[in-house]
Amino acid sequence: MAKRRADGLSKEVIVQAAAAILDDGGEAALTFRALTARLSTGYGAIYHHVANKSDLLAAATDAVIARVMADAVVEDEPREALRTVSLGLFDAIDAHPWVGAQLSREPWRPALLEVYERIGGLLVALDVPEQALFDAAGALVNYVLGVAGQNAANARLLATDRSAFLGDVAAQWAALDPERYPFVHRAATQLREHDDREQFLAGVDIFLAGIATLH
Amino acid sequence: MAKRRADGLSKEVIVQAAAAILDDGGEAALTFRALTARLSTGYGAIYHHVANKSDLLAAATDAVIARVMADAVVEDEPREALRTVSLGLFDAIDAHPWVGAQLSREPWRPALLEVYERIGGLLVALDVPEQALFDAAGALVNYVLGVAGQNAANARLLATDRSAFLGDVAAQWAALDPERYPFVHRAATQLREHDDREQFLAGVDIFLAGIATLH
DNA sequence: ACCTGAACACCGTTCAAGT
DNA sequence: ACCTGAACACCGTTCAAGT
Repeated sequence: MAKRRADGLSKEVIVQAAAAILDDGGEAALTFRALTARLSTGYGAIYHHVANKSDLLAAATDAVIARVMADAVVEDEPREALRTVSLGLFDAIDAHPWVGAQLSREPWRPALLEVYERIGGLLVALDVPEQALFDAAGALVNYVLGVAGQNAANARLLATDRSAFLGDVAAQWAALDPERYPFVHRAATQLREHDDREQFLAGVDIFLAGIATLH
Repeated sequence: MAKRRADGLSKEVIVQAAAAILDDGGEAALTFRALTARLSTGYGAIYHHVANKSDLLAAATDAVIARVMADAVVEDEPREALRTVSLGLFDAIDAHPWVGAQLSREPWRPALLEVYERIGGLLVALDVPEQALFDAAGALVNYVLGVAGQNAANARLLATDRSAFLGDVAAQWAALDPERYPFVHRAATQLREHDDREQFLAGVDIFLAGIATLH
């Protein structure tokens, strides 16, 4: 009765539409009703290509990560390459916050294979000894995904007015009793000015410095 | 008509009941219907003490983190104390996986104040220089919460049969083309045997080693 | 094989009414 | 002030029926 799609549906078309909805309105906006409306189709058509909502989210996440890894330029210097790959993941998750949430829910996605391979290979190039290699790779990947996810959640929370929100938190921190909370009290100033991306990179550098001591 | 509670309700009672439901059945199990049943009350009674479901989850999370920090014994040696606090958080999030998910959704919780204060103070005791102090604290807290959250998601996924699942993933990894995926191919053996808790601690140690180079 | 859309079994949240 | 529970506006998912 209603206008029907001329072209056939495919999992890829559905996944791209889902990603667009997620980017526009966040996780809450992705409903099968919104998806059928956007694709001018019915529920069954979608379920014919996708097992369920969880499968859809997973596929959309894989697509984003796969693109990041494909786009990441290869550099010679392993330390610099590690920073570049890390930043690429950080920025992608910042741009698509739902990816961060999804990865912290389902950490064993095929897309992460590429991430492990790249980062592991670069650690090998850094001469990390065999017995520490897998711990180092696991820790670094976890750091990158964990911090990027946290940052993305943050960014979403602060989307409306970042500086006002951080200003509030900083004011609360500054108002704390300096006897009881000396560190947080001092940190209040830094909080207002700090750059998430720079702090992320600083963390990567600390990590790489720690890895360098493993020889 | 139905049996009514003899004692009055309070936010604390509600939060504890919510935590118990979350521990028993995971995030999907926490519904207002399950909560009213457990507390022998109505929806309005709960909404009288709690703003909404998000508020409830946040309060339950704060309660768990607050207890970890209260229980964590103070040690003299700062490096050892940092490991102890980190492990305490890791174990708590492992025991209450929903805490990890919640913290990655709302990272600015009051309970984290204690975490930052403790970890920041210990970094000061380690003579981390002023200008690197806040980056180091932020990175370490993020690492701990990020990895613990990932691990908890994992644990939930693997709840039914951990070794079978890891065995499957390891088999898939081992079956990969060693030319295309040399690192992951090699990592397959390690994956089957690795201990999440030990790998987490290894990451903390790498971090602390990196921080030691900041002098 | 692929698609449609009414229907089902859930949700969180509200609110008039009770004590 | 505190509590009750029917009702509302949503969900994801199913499935008989269509092409």
